[in-house]
Amino acid sequence: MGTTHRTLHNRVLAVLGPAIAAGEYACGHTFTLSGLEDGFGVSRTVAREAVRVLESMGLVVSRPRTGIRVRPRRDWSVFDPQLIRWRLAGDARMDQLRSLNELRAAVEPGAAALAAERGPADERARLVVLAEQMTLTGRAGKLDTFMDLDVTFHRRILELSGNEMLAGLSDVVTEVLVGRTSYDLMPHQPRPEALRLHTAVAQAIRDGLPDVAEAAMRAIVTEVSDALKDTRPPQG
Amino acid sequence: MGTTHRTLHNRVLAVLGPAIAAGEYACGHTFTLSGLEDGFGVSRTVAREAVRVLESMGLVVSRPRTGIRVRPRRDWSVFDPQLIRWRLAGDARMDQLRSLNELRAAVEPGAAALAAERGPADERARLVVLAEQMTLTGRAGKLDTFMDLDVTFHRRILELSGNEMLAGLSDVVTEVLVGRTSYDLMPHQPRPEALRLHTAVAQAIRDGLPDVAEAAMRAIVTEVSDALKDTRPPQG
DNA sequence: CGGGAACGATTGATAACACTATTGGTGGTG
DNA sequence: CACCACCAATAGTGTTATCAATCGTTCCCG
Repeated sequence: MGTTHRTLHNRVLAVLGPAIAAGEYACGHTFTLSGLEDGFGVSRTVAREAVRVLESMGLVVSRPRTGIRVRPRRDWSVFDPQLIRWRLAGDARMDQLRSLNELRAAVEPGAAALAAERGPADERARLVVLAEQMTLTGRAGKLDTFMDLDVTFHRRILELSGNEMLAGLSDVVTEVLVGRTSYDLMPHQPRPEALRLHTAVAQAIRDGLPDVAEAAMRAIVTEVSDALKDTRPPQG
Repeated sequence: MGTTHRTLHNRVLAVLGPAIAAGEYACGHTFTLSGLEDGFGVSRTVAREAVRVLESMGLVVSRPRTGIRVRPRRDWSVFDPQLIRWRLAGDARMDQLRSLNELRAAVEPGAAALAAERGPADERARLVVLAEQMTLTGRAGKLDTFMDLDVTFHRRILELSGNEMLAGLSDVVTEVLVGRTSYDLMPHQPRPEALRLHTAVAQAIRDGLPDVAEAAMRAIVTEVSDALKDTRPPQG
């Protein structure tokens, strides 16, 4: 658990947040502060602080006389890291992973292009080294170290993009890659084609070729999407 | 102002948030609750609720004996809508707009592909109508209605992608398009090439051609990036 | 039957206080 | 002189009590 349960209101959030995120309380359901006080055995102040956080995430809205009302999903701040964690922890884990993976697939080609355009030269060169290490550990079938390398590879590209928002997605990508491995959605040995493509991306970025980097990265993410599609239930 | 200043802690946030977001308080700067109480003339409870929200956005961390410390920018939840609004309202407006535009450029081609794959047929068809209207109003030089149409066009594609996270970016796209127009970064008459490309995207999505839609959308966003690049100061 | 005034439930805000974690100093000791 | 244990000051954390503001509901009057 990365989340610090140091404070009481965080412990309330750790229960209430996942419950709402999982849809246990339908849109429109209302809580009352006194209900939360009694339910969690905390004081009004603590209950309110928890509500304030939920409110800032767009999960609920608090109004006098009405109470604390669960908002429709489309109003949620789906990029909030805490909300993402809550959903990854719940039953909707696979759905959240698929959403994140699609987002990642959409974003990474563009990020690779930007990295090739404006990343610092030395950092760009180090990507090639990383890709080589990936090839070695991949061929050796060391899946756990391979995953670590894979994570840093993709993280670093997002960071090299020089765009704070793309860089802000690096946790998302990490979550997807780790989740994918821990759910056995990875082949026991990375496909040679995938290894080759990672090297191609790294070299294109190093050589400052945005279009090539973008195309190669797109090849990577579409391959992954196809792999995930197989695990998808027939009726989505 | 969209933000409801209905509550007192929101009014505190409306001052404190933008100030921190603008970098007026460097990373590492610490506040104290009593300082906030005095500075804003509010009770401790209100100050604490404001801090809780800032904390959930990753802007600050609150610890006993240390106070409320401003965190480094890389820890901020840069996708938080409130934070985005604060930065758009401040001096860094142009930087934020550029970040958002790059994000948008990275995301929209992929979103267009997904929309072509799985959007409902009737909705997909309506995109073509929208594109036609854009062409008409664009040629007529009605810039304000054109912007509205442009906004709904791009919003709807993100929503048609069937991915909640991509759909969650529609406000971002709106912000970018509106900001672009209000800052006179648009030509007085939309370029014919841009109009043609919008129609191409719409038709490809309607016809269920992901790759074509993606390529056409990529052409749109790169054109915009080039246009913005010209307005960029020489030394970034 | 419609509009508006009164009611009451519920959040919003303040104050005062006890508790606790953290830190930094201080003094003793090897 | 360096290091460790202890202590005290400091700020956040949590509780309780009380009043104010808000707003959906209800009920009465025209």
